[in-house]
Amino acid sequence: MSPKSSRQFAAMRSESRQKILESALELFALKGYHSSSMSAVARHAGISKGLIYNYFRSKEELLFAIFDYLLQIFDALSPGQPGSDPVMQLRQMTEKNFDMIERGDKHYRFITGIMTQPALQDLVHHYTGKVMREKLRPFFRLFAQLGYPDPVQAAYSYAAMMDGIGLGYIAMGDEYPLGKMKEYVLRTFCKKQES
Amino acid sequence: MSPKSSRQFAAMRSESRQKILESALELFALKGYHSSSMSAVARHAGISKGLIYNYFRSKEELLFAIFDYLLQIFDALSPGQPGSDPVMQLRQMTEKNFDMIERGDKHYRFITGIMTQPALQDLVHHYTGKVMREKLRPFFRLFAQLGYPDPVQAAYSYAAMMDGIGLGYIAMGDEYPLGKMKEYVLRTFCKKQES
Amino acid sequence: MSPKSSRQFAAMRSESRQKILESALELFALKGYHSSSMSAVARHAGISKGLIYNYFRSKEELLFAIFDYLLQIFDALSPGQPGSDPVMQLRQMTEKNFDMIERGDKHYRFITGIMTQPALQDLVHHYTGKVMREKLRPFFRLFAQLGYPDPVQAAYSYAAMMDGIGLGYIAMGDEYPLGKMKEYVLRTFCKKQES
Amino acid sequence: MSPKSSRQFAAMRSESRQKILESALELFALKGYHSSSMSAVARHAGISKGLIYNYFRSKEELLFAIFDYLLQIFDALSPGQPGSDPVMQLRQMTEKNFDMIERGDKHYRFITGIMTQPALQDLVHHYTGKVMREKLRPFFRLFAQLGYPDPVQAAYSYAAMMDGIGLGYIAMGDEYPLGKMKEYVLRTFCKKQES
DNA sequence: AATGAATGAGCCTTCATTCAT
DNA sequence: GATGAATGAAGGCTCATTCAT
Repeated sequence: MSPKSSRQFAAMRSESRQKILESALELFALKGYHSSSMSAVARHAGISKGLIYNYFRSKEELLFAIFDYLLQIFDALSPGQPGSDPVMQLRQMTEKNFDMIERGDKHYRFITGIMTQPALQDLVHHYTGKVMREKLRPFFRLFAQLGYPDPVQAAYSYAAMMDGIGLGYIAMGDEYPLGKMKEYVLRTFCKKQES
Repeated sequence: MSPKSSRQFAAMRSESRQKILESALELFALKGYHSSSMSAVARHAGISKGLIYNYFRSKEELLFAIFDYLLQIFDALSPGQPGSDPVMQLRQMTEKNFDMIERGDKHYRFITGIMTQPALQDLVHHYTGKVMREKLRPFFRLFAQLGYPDPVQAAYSYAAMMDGIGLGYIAMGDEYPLGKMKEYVLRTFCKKQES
Repeated sequence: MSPKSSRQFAAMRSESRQKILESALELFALKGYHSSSMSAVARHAGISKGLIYNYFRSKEELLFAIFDYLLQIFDALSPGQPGSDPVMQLRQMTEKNFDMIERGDKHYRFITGIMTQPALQDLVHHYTGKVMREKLRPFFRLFAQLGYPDPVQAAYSYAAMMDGIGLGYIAMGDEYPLGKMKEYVLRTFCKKQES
Repeated sequence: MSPKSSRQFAAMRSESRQKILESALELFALKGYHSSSMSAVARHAGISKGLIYNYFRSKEELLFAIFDYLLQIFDALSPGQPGSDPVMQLRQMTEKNFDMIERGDKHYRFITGIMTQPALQDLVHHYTGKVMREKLRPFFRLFAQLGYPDPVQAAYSYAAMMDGIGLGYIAMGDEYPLGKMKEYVLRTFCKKQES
């Protein structure tokens, strides 16, 4: 009677949509938005070109959907064990961040690649702002716990430092003193504040 | 100032070439490389499409030439009065840098926009490295003069902080606490180091 | 009424088939054949895309089926009361026709829209001929009853005039003197012929 | 000095534009607007696809330009010898019109094919109105000269009749009594009106 | 040196059609 | 009968590049 259970359809849809999102995220991160054709996205996802348009109205909307997806991912990324020592948490998150920079993590590259494109800036401004705030949020609490007199300022400084290091690494490659910078960040930011 | 000038300036004697370079730099900074067609570059420069190809073999080579041009500009940009107080110099350069960030300076936007494009990274890696080193160079000396134990490290940190702030401002717009960040940078980096 | 009915109605027993035909007729009339996608037809009919292909092998065959359907409709449209005054009948049919023109009747628009499409003309020529003859038929009798010496000629002239008026109204919109044309037609064609 | 005289360029432009207009008019008339791809237009004109966009911003604008072109053509088509006998003029124009109908004249087919397309009607309404008025204009004078009490009404009726005959011929093909209709029109409209 | 008409590959997108369930 | 996910050919349009002058 029922031609194909609606649950089946929902599952198919969900799976395909997910596959497209992840493939596109990866490809955009790897080649950039403008250099990744919809055909290439389809090929990379192992599906047909037309199917993408079953889920996303346009390349732009696909881009937005990826941002939404990223925000979910970041949300789910718990900032270390909330209960544990804040110094430890901060150090762990810093280590992880440096690891992402060094590995050329796709989420990281995706955002940097999109956000700095003048042609896209206005379109994604809404999302990049959200992403930045999302990334910043856990650090407000952490720097407060560490006794920083102005934890918001500290969080912004920490984030700027991390982003700048990422940019430097992109610009200079292995010539960039990533190891020394990590030590510097750990030494400068990841400690209790006194007085 | 530098020995390479004569050779390079020779390559650019032509007024048209110069005009194309500047127009393209401006347009690429404003709209991005991929969103600026060669026609648009020609229009913006007030010359014909074909003329560009008299001076540059391709869009890519035009891009490279702009980087060469930028390096000369940066070269010519003397870092304040070399003789004066290093603290003063550093403060002045910091102020100028923040000003560029806030104004969306075209040289700044150009480099950020190109360098973070995955599809272009490999192509321009050679140049971005040079640019970074060029930007870094005066700070080695300055931080040494300020008595920093590891002036190279300090220069990298300072540069990373500045770049990160620029990125943050791009991402969040006027929501970003640019003023507080400037104070922070001035307070943290632009002072004599003791003991 | 007509002997072919039983066979043709049998082919259309299914409620879905009927719904598709009517929806497609309406949509084709409203948006045109080429601008109405099969998806749009399905949506407009409230059924699934695939179901259309259960009843019609292709978009073209759907078009043909609509013509068949139209012919049935026209067949069922009795030309006024056959017994009554022929002048009255002709006047009534003329009024009705002008009403259809003014309202942009869907049957009318459908046929005009399809028939004048060069790409479709060869395909539907068979049907448009039938439709024309069908529309013409009652007028042969009427003009004969009115005493026209050449009722066939009169019917063709009347039909041409009506079709031309319809076209004029399409081309010029409300600027077209529809009212005056109606009076003209009533005055010129809808009267007894003497001598 | 001058790279290519601007007059040369103007000539090239004019020639190409003209070639495209005529080819597109012919193709649209032959295959219909929606069934003629821009590639096909280019092929038919013997030029490259991209060149069309050097002269027309879009397929739609090409369509509009064709209408403008048609209006020029119609304007240049003088309605017989203005000085001669009005009956003669009307007969000549009628003969010519029937000839166009029978030959499937491209100007005629183009307009009919476009004007009755629901998807295009709104777009070209402005032009079809103009075309109709342009076609109508000479007949106002002629029917006045023939002594018709309401020459405007007569012109509209004549035009409607001619258009309806054209439509009938399209619908029924050679089965349509074109010859008899011509005689009818000549007999009915192309004569002096008395009393 | 300079022009801009001309080319054609490639992009985003649409849509008739198929098919597993 | 019925569904809608999936396909891929084809369409409109852009743009880096070439070339005759």
